[in-house]
Amino acid sequence: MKQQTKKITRGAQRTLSAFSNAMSQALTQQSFEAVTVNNLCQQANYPRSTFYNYFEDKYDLLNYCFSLIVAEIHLNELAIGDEGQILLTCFDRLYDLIDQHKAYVAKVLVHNQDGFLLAGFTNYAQQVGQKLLVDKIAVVQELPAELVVAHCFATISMVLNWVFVKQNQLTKQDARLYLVRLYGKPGLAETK
Amino acid sequence: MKQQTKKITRGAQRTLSAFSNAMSQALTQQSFEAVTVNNLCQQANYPRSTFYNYFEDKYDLLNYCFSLIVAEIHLNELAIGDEGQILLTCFDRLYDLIDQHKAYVAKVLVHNQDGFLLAGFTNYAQQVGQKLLVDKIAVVQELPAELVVAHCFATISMVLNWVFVKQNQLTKQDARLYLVRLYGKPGLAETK
DNA sequence: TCAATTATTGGACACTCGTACAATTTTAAA
DNA sequence: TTTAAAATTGTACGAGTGTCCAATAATTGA
Repeated sequence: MKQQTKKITRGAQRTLSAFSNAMSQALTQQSFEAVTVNNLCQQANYPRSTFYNYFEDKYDLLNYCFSLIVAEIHLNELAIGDEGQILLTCFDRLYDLIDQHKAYVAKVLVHNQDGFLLAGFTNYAQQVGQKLLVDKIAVVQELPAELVVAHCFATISMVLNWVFVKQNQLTKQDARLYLVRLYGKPGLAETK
Repeated sequence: MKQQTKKITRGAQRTLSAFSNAMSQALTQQSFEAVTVNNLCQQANYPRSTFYNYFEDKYDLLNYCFSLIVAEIHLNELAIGDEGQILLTCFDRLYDLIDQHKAYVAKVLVHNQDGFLLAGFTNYAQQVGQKLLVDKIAVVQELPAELVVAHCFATISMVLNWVFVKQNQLTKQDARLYLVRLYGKPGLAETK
């Protein structure tokens, strides 16, 4: 997004929403790769100039979309805690979020099976998590907090990918079990 | 690569090498994003048509470059073993490989700091590893082998990123220690 | 309210992309 | 060596990209 600094007027908000909706809609009909800026402008009913007024390119818009979604899971309200708590809490919230929008996600995955979108999304979530958690997290072993958070999100991403993209039928309980086993730290209990 | 099936004649080999060299060279001068097919053709002294004869696009060429590099570490010669052995062996080989080409890597990283290249590379390595290891790996806990291998490579990638991209000064021994701690499985010894 | 500042829009530009196809060169077989 | 088949190359095309700038519209403060 080009205008982090400026205040967002009502008109600007309308424009941002129009484009993010256009992207969301476009992704149910074609792969992200196939989406063009022209597409989005047509869908959103704004000229190209306006698009480039707000966004660098379609990746930038995608990131904005991600930010809207990530905002929904309130990572900033995470309690201070140890690795395990944070791992499981983040996982739960992301899992529930995707699960809630199951129908939409299914439509998107028809044209986007390669995991690029989920990778991008969890990468975004990781960056947000990074900032919020690095100072909070209580690391069990002597490791840089940054590395631990990154690994935490990578592992979550892996399990979410296994469940939602590769579509292995798993209950949430089982998914959690996989997560904890993969993560492997002996200190973490395997049940809630 | 478009011509997996056909035999590679000497002429074709010359062309492939010319383009992969062109890519390698281009990456020391600009970001991958900035590299254009025209660039590569100019550098390699071949017409665009020839480029598209051999490759889908620049990503395809990049993958070919990766395949050349990955071939150097002989993943296919990996002994059958448990998770820990495979984790450490793969890590060692990738670490050594990058370390050997330290000077080149440094040049590339000047214009490619975002980790995209390393991510792509380890992703490629993972895919190769996936195929070779899924049937070999002895999984400690009840988890799909596919998931374990993916997690294994993701963790390796994370530490390599920490050392080589984020440029934290670490001895190989320490890097290995980080790897094992991150990976966290209690069964793995922390020393060689 | 009206002017001044700021934002949005339309159009043009130079560029890249990937494809298609005909002309040419290379390769391999007879 | 000659010829038929296959691969390579030149050229042109439609479509997309991102930038720039001037004209137009919208906000805001005086």
